[in-house]
Amino acid sequence: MKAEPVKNEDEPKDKRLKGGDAQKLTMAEVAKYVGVSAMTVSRAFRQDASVSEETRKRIMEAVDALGYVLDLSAGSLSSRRSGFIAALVPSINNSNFSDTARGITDALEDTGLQLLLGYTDYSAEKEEKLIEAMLRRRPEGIILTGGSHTDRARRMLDKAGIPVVETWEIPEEPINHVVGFSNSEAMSLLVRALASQGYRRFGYIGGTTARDTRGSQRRSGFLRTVEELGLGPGRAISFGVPPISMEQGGQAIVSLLERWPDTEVVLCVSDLSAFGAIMECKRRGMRVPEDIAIAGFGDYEISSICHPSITTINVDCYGIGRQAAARLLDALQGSGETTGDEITLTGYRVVLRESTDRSAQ
Amino acid sequence: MKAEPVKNEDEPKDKRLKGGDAQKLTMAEVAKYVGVSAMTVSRAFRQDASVSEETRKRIMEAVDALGYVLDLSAGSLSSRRSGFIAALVPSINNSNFSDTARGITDALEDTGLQLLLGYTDYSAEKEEKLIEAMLRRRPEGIILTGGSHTDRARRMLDKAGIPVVETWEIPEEPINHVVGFSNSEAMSLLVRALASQGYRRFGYIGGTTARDTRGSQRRSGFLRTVEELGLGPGRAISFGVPPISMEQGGQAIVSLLERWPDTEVVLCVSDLSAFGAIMECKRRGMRVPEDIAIAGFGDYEISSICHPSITTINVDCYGIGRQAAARLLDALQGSGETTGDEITLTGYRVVLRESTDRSAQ
DNA sequence: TCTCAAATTGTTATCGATACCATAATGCTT
DNA sequence: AAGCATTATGGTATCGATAACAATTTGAGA
Repeated sequence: MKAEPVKNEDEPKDKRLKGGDAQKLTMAEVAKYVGVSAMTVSRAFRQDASVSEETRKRIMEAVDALGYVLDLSAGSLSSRRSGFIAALVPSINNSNFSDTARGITDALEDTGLQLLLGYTDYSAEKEEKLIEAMLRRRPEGIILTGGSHTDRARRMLDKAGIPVVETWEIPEEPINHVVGFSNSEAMSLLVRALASQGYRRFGYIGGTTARDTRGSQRRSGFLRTVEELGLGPGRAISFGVPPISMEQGGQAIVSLLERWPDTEVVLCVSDLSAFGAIMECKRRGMRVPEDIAIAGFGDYEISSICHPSITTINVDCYGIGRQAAARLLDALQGSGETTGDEITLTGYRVVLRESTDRSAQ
Repeated sequence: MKAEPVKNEDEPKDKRLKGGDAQKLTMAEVAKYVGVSAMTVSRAFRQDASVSEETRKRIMEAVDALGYVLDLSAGSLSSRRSGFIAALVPSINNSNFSDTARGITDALEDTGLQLLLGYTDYSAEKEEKLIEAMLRRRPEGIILTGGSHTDRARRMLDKAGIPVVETWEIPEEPINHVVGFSNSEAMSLLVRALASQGYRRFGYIGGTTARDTRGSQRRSGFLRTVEELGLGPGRAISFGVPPISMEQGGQAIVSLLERWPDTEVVLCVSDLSAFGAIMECKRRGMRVPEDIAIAGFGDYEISSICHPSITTINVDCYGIGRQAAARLLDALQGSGETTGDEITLTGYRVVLRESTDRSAQ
């Protein structure tokens, strides 16, 4: 029987090219250095634990002197708490969603929870893969965008037994918690607001694919409302795959106006395409809103700055993130008291700006 | 065999408050179910391991049937490989940086490595905290933005003994790897390009704080080059704390033109402030570039779409991310062969557009 | 002074997967 | 047929922290 099957001390060969002394420092070594047990060191790292102030101080000094950094992967294994929250957004380049991500991060500050962020690129398949990758890290909760998931994704989430928050829309079959709003209703509100200003011939830019459910909902909200108001069939144009870029917004409005030249106002699936559309119009010498009025969705920073400023729907992106995280924290700390499956509706409002200013016409 | 595509589990569901049966399923149970050892199941999950195809298939079927999800926190503890790469960016709302984040994520795909993303809000203190939080997860490598770090941050990174990549600039004292470019030189190039078009009276918008080192470098590149070209002292305006928003760009140009009304061309620290400046000018009835030429930095999507389109410096944001990740992967797999501490220079180029079109004047 | 509860610290057994080594089975060579 | 490399699989000891429980000290009240 071999007494020494393990290499006790890894010889500092050229294992690490980098400078630092890369010996692994453990809690036990810190403990020995201070003259306490590892358990006491562990306790010193958590604020609730009972360690005398004097001992904690000595431990922390040692931690500092030795340069010890807590190892959470070990900790989470034994405590069975990963300290992770997972969040999936369609895109991190879209500032609406990165605002939501920021809201989540901010809400998580000082909770000891860390955000694992992934982007699905508007694909349910990619979402499924990401969900699995995330679950392998055993997150304590997960925040999703939208309510459209593959069956396997649903099964995995169900099995995981962790709180789930779906955001940014109201799913038909919520998994668990929801923090969102009706994209269809929001777009409807915008149509009504513009109709009440006297606009009659409405156009729409934005596709209807399974990839972007929120976009589809906005579109259907548009079509339904135009119909309801008796303003004939809405004139809707699809262009490219979601998310529609600024450039595609420009191309789309050209098509739309070629097909229906007498259109008075065009609503876009997002401010980005609205911006592209407006700029294309200006480039072609058309005046906005005098010749054509254009509105967007999402109230991106660009829309208030742009000249003309862009009429839009303001959505509380950051708040969605904060509230989603808050729901999760609640579910985690609330010891199961809170009834799950509640829907938190977030607000939105029409922001009328120059791009649809009727008085200019 | 059940034929029902049920959406809930077939077991009584009032077991826990949440849907799924949340009993923890371990590899050992999967192994028992299949009739092999846990070790074999573990091997079946890695592609390189030697497991007969037949066994692997049986295992994977069992995994599927039982709904087992690998637990990486346990795995990384014993394998001493976390599977994490950490990356810190100043802001996730800035699309330049989110492009970089996307580049990193894409480069990491299929490597089995996962990205831990954090944003520092342009603060070295926040960066220090984040570095510690990240190191607690024992990332195998870390990507930072910029070269300005606190001493403690440097010490922690050194001690961690993992490859570090600093991006987006060329630090004076690189920690390890660098993937970036000289912001000062890039801005200088833009100044020269515009000077060669005949512009003489140059203005600049963008502060010089320690918070945004890239911004400071651009500013000093501007001032230095204007000086070198014998174009008198540059007229530079600071406004607000970094990152300068679109709105602040608008306010800044007003100040600048009040102070130096004869300015011919204004360079901005980023396209965002340039856009804000242009829109403010248009709002005030000034023509761009006829009355005032304006240029930005970063080649955001907005700049090619905007009317007038915005002259800028194109930086390969996405490529910076990809290359940074590639350097890390290289350092990790390269078995220490590669010499560390190399600097990878990324490209940039002047993109002349309408906003500085001299022929329009 | 003694008792009991609270505060503080220590000991031991995990958490769940994987490294490492051993072993069994298979195939190919001479 | 023996020899040996190769492939497939199992057994055991960790990885590093923490939960759970035990032990010790301290202080207040009887």
